Amino acid sequence: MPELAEVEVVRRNLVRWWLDSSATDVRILDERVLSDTTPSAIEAALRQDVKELSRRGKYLFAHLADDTVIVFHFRMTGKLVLAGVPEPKYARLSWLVDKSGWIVFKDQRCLGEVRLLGKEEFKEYEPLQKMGPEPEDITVEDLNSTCSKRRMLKSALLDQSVVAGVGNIAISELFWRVKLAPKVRCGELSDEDWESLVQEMPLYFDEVIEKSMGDEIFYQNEAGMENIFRVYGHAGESCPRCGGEIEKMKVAGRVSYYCGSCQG
DNA sequence: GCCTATGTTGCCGG
DNA sequence: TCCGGCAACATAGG
Ligand SMILES: [Zn+2]
Repeated sequence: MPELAEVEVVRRNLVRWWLDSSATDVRILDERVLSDTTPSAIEAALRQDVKELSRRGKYLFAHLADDTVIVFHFRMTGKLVLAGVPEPKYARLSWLVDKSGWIVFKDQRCLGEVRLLGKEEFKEYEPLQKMGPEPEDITVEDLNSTCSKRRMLKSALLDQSVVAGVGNIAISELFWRVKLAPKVRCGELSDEDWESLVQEMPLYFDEVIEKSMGDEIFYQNEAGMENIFRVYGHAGESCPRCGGEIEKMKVAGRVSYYCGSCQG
């Protein structure tokens, strides 16, 4: 569940479930999700009031009353959901907020992480220092200075120091919107391509956020979820723009979906 | 058993 | 040095 859009949806849900509140009960179910911290430190942190919930790229931050910060990263399968019980399937860490219910960090593959940072540590947190601009802030000039001509565009955009929050699904969807071939190199884009890319990135993420929010109160995104994407996961089907066949190909280590007729 | 998976990091060879 | 490819992490589902 973890690209910029999904993390932002979680953040907005947490504003409703958790902001200005604290945990009255904490269950640490699998210590492997804790990075550089201890169960007792996390429990003490969760029992404080949350003053702000922020996001940067694919990272989510809960800012606490004493200015320490809980950092969440969901990797491939992590997510935060609201549940009526503390131990639904794949639950690794759960805390009870009286006004909402159990907030549960679920993570099937257990690659995600929860970390605690002091005020100063947060300011110097290396992944934040290195992270590129958010899609809504990035400019063509930014990309021209960070993307070398020889590099494949997919590889550059997946690099979180170039732009924050882009993942493998967004790649297929953005390349389709801008009509770029999956293996295009940065030096092969026209000025118009770069302008279009910079324009489409925030539009794409806003659209996914909107579609993922719905008006459900609870964040449930499991089986039965329809495919909201235009080309990702649609191999063998028709391109919504030109009717050509959607194909897939491994690029930069991951599968890209694309229309063989109208891209590139 | 096979293959796949919305992420990241580190190693290898060109 | 930069780049692409790939294994690794850990786990389950098809
Ligand atoms: Zn097409």
